Amino acid sequence: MTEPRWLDDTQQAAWRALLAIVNRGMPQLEHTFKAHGLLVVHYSILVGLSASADDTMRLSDLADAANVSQSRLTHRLRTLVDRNIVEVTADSADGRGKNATLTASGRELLESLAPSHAENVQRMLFDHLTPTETANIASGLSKIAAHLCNPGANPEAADLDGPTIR
Amino acid sequence: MTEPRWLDDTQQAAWRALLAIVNRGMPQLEHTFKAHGLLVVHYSILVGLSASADDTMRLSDLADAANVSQSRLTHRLRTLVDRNIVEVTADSADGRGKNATLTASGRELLESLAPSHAENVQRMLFDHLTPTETANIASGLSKIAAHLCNPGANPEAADLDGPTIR
DNA sequence: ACCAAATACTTGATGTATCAACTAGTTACT
DNA sequence: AGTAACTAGTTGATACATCAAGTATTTGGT
Repeated sequence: MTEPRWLDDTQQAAWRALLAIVNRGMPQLEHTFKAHGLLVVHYSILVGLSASADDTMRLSDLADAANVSQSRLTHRLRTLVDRNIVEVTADSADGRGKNATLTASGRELLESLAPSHAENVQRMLFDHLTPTETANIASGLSKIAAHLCNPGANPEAADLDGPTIR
Repeated sequence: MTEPRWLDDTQQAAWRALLAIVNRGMPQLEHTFKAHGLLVVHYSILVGLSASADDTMRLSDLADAANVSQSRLTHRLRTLVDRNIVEVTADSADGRGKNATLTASGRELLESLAPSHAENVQRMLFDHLTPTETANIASGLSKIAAHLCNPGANPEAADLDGPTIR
C-alpha cells in the first residue's frame, strides 16, 4: 500500500471551489429554464443540435455533445419532442439509429433563451475574473475536460479507483 | 433591451469545459463511495464535520459547509445516523437547533475513504495540470466560489435573471 | 449464409434532489 | 406580557437521474 496522494493546499482550494460552483452555482442556472418548464439539460441538447450542420444529429452523438448518457437523453428528449421543439426520425442508413432535428420553433425557443442564459453565466463566472484569469481557467479546465471526454487518451491510468476493498 | 453579453471564445471554452467536468467527472467520483452505500454528499458532510473543532456542527452550518440545502442535509443525514456514522442531538442553548457529531466509527470510515477519494481527484483534475496551472485555477475558481457562498458581497447584481417573461 | 458479438436506443424500477408546506422554538416590537 | 416575524429543521409529493435489462439492427468472423 503506497502513501495516499493527498491534495496540497492549492489543490484543496481548487477542489473546494469547484464543489461550491457545482453545488451552488449550477442549480441557479436552472432558473432561466424553469420558467419555460425546461432544465439546463434540455438547453444543452438544443445547443448541441444547433451547433450541428443542419440542426440534426445522431442521438448518440448528441448525448456525447451534451455530456449525458443515452438513457438520460432519451428521457429528456421526450419533453422536447412532445412540445415540438425537436423532431426525432429513424435513420435511413442505419436502422438502429435515430436523428434528432431542431424544429423551427425549437430554434426560436433556443434563441429566446440564449441571452438570459449567457447573462447568467457571465454574472456567475466571468464577472469576477480578469481576462487573464479567464484565459487561465479556460486552458486548465479544457485540459481536464479533454481527458474526461477522451478516456484512453492517457496510456496509463485506465479507470478510477484501485482494487475494490470491501 | 440591451445587447446580450455573449460569451467570447475563451469564455465559451471555459464554460464548456466546466460543463464537461460537472457532467462527466463528478459522477465518476461517486464510485468510491457507492461501494460503501454512500454518495459524495455523504462524504462532504463527513468532511464538514471532521473539519470542525470537536467533530460537531450545527446542522445549518453543516449544510452550508457541504454546499447543500437544509432539506437535502436532513434527507442524507438519515442514512448516516442509521449507520451510526453521525449522531444528532438537540442543542441545549437553542431549542430549535440540532448538532451533528461524527462518531468514532464515522471518523474511521472517513479516514478509510479519504485516500481513494484523494487519488480520484488527483487523477481527474490535477494529474493533467502543471503546478502553475493548478494555482491559476485555484485562485480563479476561488473568486467565483467566494461570490457564490457570499451573496450580497457584490453591491450590484442581486440575483440572476432579469424580469421574468412568460 | 450463418450466428455471435457489438451497436443504437428504450424501458421501467429504484434512489435522489427539490420545492413548498409544515412544526416548533426564538426574537423583537409595543 | 402578548404577538408578529423570523429562524431551525423536517416532511412528503413530484420530478429527475441512474442503472440494469430489454429490443432491434448491424457487423464481422468462419
